[in-house]
Amino acid sequence: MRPVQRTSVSDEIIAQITDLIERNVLKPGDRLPPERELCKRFQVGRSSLREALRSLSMMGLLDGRVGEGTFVCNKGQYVERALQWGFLLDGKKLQDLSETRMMLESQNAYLAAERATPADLEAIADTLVGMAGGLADEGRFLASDLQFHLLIARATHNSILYSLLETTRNYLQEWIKESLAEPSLAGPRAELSLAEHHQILEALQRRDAEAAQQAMAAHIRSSSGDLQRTSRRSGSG
Amino acid sequence: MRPVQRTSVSDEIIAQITDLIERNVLKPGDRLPPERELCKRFQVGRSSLREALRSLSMMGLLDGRVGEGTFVCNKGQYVERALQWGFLLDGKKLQDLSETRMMLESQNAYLAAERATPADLEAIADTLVGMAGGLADEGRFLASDLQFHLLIARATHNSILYSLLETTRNYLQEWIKESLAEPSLAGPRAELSLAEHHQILEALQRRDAEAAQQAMAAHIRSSSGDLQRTSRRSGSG
DNA sequence: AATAGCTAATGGTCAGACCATCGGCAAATA
DNA sequence: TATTTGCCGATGGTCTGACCATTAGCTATT
Repeated sequence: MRPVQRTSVSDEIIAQITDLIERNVLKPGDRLPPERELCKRFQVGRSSLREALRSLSMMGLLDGRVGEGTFVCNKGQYVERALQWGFLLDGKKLQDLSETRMMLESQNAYLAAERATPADLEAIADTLVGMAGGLADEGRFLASDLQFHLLIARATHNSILYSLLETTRNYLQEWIKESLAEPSLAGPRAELSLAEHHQILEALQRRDAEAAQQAMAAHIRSSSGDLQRTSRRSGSG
Repeated sequence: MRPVQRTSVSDEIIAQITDLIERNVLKPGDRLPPERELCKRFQVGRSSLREALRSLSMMGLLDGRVGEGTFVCNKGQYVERALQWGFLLDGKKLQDLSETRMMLESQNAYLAAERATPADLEAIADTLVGMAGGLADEGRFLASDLQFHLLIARATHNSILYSLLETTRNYLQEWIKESLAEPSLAGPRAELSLAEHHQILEALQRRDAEAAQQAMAAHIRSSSGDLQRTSRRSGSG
């Protein structure tokens, strides 16, 4: 004998909707039928339906707007919301996350060196221009920095690795921003990052996977060093 | 002028409860007041309250049990959950998954060699006994195999890496089972796996991170080779 | 043609009810 | 006395119907 399967109504709905999104039957931007309509289709009460929708919204899959409807969102925004509540990340988590990121970034660099198309490389190179132009503009600089890493991840043409890096990066973004906002660090850190990005790009262009991996690892190490120092002061959890 | 701040009731409740948990006012294992009681305290309807509680449950913060109450969960796994969701939404290409798994497994082996405690190593060694005893028992063999990999991941003492590997493994488990169910392959594959596990364990015990990483990589490569061959016939999504 | 006002649709919230399950207690049983 | 059985209250899970605030789109007014 084994425990019987007890599945809640909301979970079932969550599973179904998630599945629809996963199979791309529901695409980002699509509008769901009205709640009352969904109730009839799922044959459930509105409470259960709303608990499911609310959970999915919380995870950033859906977005409900009064008077308009409920829409499928581009994933990835839920992290910001989580951080917005002052959610998580004690020191240990931050360290684990940095470690995970290091692994993802360096491995992605390795794979990108082997697989990047000319278009990929061109796009990556473009971010360096934006970065250089944004040395005095924190927002622009950060955006270009993020783009650089994400484009490399995309150049692996492995959607899972890309997605993982994207999420990891989103979590760390707040701390990275904080670190760069530090006046004493901002200038040197930014210029160093730019130089390191150049080295990485060069390795990618040479198709030297090992070198790209090493350069990326060095880059993350040096930047996460600042990160750790910053986070230590700001008092975690 | 800027958009006015419009905060929903549920979000407010989520923020408050999250805050209580973060400040350790609510400790893991604690029981929350009954829903009807919370309604009176928060001055909200039960729907709104439940939408909040459901979302928190979905994030792994709370756990509701009928007839007993709602409890604060032991582990705050916000980040892990989020990463898993990112995972879920991508087209799960077998090749991408294998690649991701390869990276995670080998990196985990590397870190485990550096960090595993004697207890960790002992637990890992135990799985080899189970595996040897399960050569003729597919279920037991698979369980021990899985345990081996998960224990190594746990030995990294990095909860995020552990969680990622666990998720990856879950996705691949079906294919692995299929592969082992292949009569012509089952015997040789199982014995080879056992031997490779021994090599990995040996490297871990020697604290030889590089060797552990290499041995793990070789192990995954050889086993995923069979996997690819199997999946090619059965048609991968 | 532009604006103001109205209406229906929709998500957000509330209140009350019923159900299934669980824990604990008391009565019945051996 | 020790064990089982049956009951009862508490609790989370679900359903229903209602009302509110906001939005989009239409209509009538200017």
